[in-house]
Amino acid sequence: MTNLSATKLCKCLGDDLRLSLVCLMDVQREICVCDLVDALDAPQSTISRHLAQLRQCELVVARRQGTWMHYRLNPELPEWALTVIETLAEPARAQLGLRTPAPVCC
Amino acid sequence: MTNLSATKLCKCLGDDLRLSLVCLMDVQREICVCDLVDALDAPQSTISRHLAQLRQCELVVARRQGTWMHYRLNPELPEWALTVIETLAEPARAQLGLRTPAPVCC
DNA sequence: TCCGAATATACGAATATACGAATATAGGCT
DNA sequence: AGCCTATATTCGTATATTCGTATATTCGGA
Repeated sequence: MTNLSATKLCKCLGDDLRLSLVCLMDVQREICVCDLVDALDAPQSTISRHLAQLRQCELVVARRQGTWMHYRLNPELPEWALTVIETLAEPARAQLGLRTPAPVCC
Repeated sequence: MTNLSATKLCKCLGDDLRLSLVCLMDVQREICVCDLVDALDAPQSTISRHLAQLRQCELVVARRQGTWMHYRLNPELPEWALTVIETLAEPARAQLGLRTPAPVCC
């Protein structure tokens, strides 16, 4: 059970890059940072910074496998949060022009 | 049909005061500014500024009745936006301690 | 233990956002 | 016209957010 609030969730999703990250995690169960960097083209440090923010809000969790980090939505997300994410995913993908990436690495 | 994007919606809802405003409009069909000022206790100028922002994003629409302004959710909101708002409304009300106000004025 | 690859963090600058106080506008009434 | 009430906007300031660059960390393999 996370202590995520509605406002915090929205703040997290209220940024193109973070919303993209969450959308990509919504499709694939797990995705590693290099694939995220590859899919959205933004510098690695920017991606990493936003991932840290999502982690801190407990929206996502990370699993280390060797040098790689695999991210996925926090499985303990309250139901309303999941509903919001799933509702936003489709329009967001269209609006942000997200291609579902074939996992390149890992 | 609005040109609201997923990111913009979240940015609007990613603030305690704006989320409160939207929640109050979700319960009551229409609500006037003085009741909003009364319900959330924030200065009138702050409320008004946030309402302007919600209007500009086309999340809400206003109807003037004499000196009063009545606000309500934009009836042309895309379905996904409505779903998000309705999903958030319950947890947000609890988290933000929103009392459903008996309409005082009007 | 040293190196390279993957990822994270620190730092400073630019920009955005939020707020309170004061002022402006708009409508109803006399 | 003049005044009152409801709401909106402006302005200055404080704070938060974002970004790029540079550097640090962490792990696996030679």
